[in-house]
Amino acid sequence: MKVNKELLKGSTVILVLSMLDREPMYGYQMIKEIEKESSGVFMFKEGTLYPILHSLEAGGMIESYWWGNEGSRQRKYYKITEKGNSCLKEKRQEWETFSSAVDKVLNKEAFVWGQLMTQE
Amino acid sequence: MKVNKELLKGSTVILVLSMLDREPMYGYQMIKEIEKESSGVFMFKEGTLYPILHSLEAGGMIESYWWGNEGSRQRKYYKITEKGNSCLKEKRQEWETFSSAVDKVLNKEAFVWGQLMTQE
DNA sequence: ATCTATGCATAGTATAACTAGGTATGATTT
DNA sequence: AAATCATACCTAGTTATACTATGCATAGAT
Repeated sequence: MKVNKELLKGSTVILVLSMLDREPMYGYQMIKEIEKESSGVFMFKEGTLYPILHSLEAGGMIESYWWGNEGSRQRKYYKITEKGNSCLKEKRQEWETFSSAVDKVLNKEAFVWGQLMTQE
Repeated sequence: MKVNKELLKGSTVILVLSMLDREPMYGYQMIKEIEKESSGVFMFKEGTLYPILHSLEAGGMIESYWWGNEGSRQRKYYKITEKGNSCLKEKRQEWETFSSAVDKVLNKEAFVWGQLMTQE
């Protein structure tokens, strides 16, 4: 199932940082990985990911280096920095706050029902 | 705690529909209610909410009517329509899919640890 | 009488992901 | 060997959506 792409806004950075927190990866690899991990929910476009990687690097959140076996294709790997790691921690908390708040509003009706049933 | 406003993108409509699914409300009231319900996480600006209400009405998702005690202030109430209700159902499913996918990516590390510990 | 909170509305701005295009390499197919 | 396709990186311009800033009006409080 695809989701409204607008839902993705604001959550791409945390997803990128979270993946690089596990292991260094290169851009194209991240696109394929996150699609697989999310069962096709997240299908990052190159025009989305690469600019994000560049801006994260400019902000000191991640670092890049070219790497590849001799004679084979070189890929640009990114790894998370200390700064990126603490940013990730903040963003995890932020996501928790946000998603809980949405759930609270979406489920208020059910919650009220629960109260009514308890009172019976 | 405030969250990145960009996180909100794509989720405002579902929040609005969800509130109107409980009872008819007027714009200003919704702003105050959702701020209270979400413990200050969602602080809709009027410039955000009113255009959304207008567009939802234009799309047949909600209907409006002026109402107020005689001699007292008139307020523009909105109520959800059948069409709005089925749209809400879809969007609930979409939110579930999206937030689960984010959680899956964010918590993959912990999940892997669990696997490793089981293998020991 | 003035001030503040309430209440509706909209034009213009900022932000972030996408579209659409470009370049290049390695592997597979014909 | 040539053609094709998946891989791999990049960016300028577009689009969608929430926000800023502002205007107008009413009701209650000081």
